[in-house]
Amino acid sequence: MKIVSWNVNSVRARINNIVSYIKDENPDILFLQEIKTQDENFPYEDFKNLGYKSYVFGQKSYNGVAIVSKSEVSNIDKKFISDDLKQSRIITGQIQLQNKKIEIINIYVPNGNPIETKKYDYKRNWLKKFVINTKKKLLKNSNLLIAGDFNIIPEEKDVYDFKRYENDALGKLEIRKKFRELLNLGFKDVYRFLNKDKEEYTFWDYFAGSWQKNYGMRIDHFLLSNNLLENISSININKKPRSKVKPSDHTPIELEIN
DNA sequence: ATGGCTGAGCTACTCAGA
Repeated sequence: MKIVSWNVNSVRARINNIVSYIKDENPDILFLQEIKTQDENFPYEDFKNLGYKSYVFGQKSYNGVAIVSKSEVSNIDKKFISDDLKQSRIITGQIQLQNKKIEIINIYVPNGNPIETKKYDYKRNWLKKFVINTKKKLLKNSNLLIAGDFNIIPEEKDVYDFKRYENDALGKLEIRKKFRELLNLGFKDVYRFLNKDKEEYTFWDYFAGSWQKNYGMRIDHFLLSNNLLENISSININKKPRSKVKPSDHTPIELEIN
């Protein structure tokens, strides 16, 4: 089973790229972030024509997440954490993998910049609630898959120039500690688990030729609970979509489990 | 290089992203 996470930076502006990606890569499940649309304007038909069902948690203009899947996803929930600002950033569900019932969690963590503002506090509180509720969920089901745009640079090697980000909401120690806290509940950062020293990125700014210079960062992640590690076949950051015309600034990360 | 793009909403210009 191939599961993909991709911050598409507007599902409607990106639909041609997404359709072309699906035809090339044939994923079973897509976790989309930053769909930037209300539910009623989501391009359900485009996905339906390719054989996918869409589970959408959108909002006007900003944020928004969706799970797009060939098979039915059960127990869809949009209230994994309470969000003070009512932003659409998390959608969860359940899938079956052989004899395991897996809780799947698609997240779009707040950016948090600039620091020392309400935006940063919002990110910190969001992550705090997320860690608490993930811990609770893990007690009920030891098969958890979390993927999405974490807006967290886990380690110094996960960005082209760490010095530029050590006082940024993506790289601050306090934020990286929340990621570490999450792992310590009993998860692996699958990309790093399988690639100890590799330096690949999932995001490159639109400006200043960041893509061409490979000035990027690894902020989109797959976390698997330790109980599911035996099911991993591979993980891959697919850079092709970032090189296309009218790309998202993020590129898909692809997990194969069986 | 604290943004020199890009998108949404809307039709002039802000807000947001990371």
